[in-house]
Amino acid sequence: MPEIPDVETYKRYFNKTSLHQRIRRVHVESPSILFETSPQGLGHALKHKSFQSTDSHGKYLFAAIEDDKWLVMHFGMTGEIKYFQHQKDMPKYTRFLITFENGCHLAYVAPRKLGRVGLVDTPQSLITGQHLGPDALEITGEQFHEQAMKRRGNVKSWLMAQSSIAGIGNVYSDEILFHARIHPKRSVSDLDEATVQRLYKAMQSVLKAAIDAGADPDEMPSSFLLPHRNKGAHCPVCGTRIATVKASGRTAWYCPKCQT
DNA sequence: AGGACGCCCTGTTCGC
DNA sequence: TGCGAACAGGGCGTCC
Repeated sequence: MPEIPDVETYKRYFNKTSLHQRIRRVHVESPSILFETSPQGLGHALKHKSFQSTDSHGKYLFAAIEDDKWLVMHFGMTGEIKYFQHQKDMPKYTRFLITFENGCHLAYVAPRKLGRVGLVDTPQSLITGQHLGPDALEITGEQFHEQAMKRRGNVKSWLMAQSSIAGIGNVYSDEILFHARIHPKRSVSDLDEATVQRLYKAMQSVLKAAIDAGADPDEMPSSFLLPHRNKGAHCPVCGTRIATVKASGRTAWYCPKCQT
């Protein structure tokens, strides 16, 4: 689901398709997805402007509107963006549509309407307002260790807590814990320094590899757990049947032999 | 503080 | 085979 690797991939896609083009029209198909703005507000902010640059923090993607605020997009669990030319190629479940002067369109697509689109003064104002922790790719080893010292509860919940570390969700927390060989329900306070260090390194390498793969599970290294997150699958390392356990109301997939 | 739970959403999968 | 229940999970609010 849209976590850091997906958002990074969307950012690159946005940069490739949608920067420095004048916006002709804005259409909000589903106003319920709007965050602190209205269809009129969004239209007013975007019409006849262009996007200058992009930024991201955790699961949020930002696009700078020339001489103005930032468009912010969050993708919930099923959101994506799609650039297309012909009306017939408009994706199903398009909730928000930008039409550029060149006749091409950028669609914000969200089948389950769990994502949000809005306007913010700066990325930082959103980060502050939503109480987001440091981005998982920017958090330093020191910050990571400091959090581990203070944090109570299980390790998977920690990795997924956006106020602690921004950008990791259910899928990649499983992947990171798999590579670090840590059981998802292990208590954070139970991890020694070397294990915290291993977890930090696994977080960085997993996220980077996933970004290199364009967040496409089919393109990821064969050592990844991601393609095996289903019933009856086996561990890509030792062949043991993959197990599940609930953590923070989400299903964690893990290898009962590799992860302790 | 953190976890369990319900809710929002809707397409897909599961189980009887 | 068919239908409703359960599930998928990001984030939020509530309760404990």
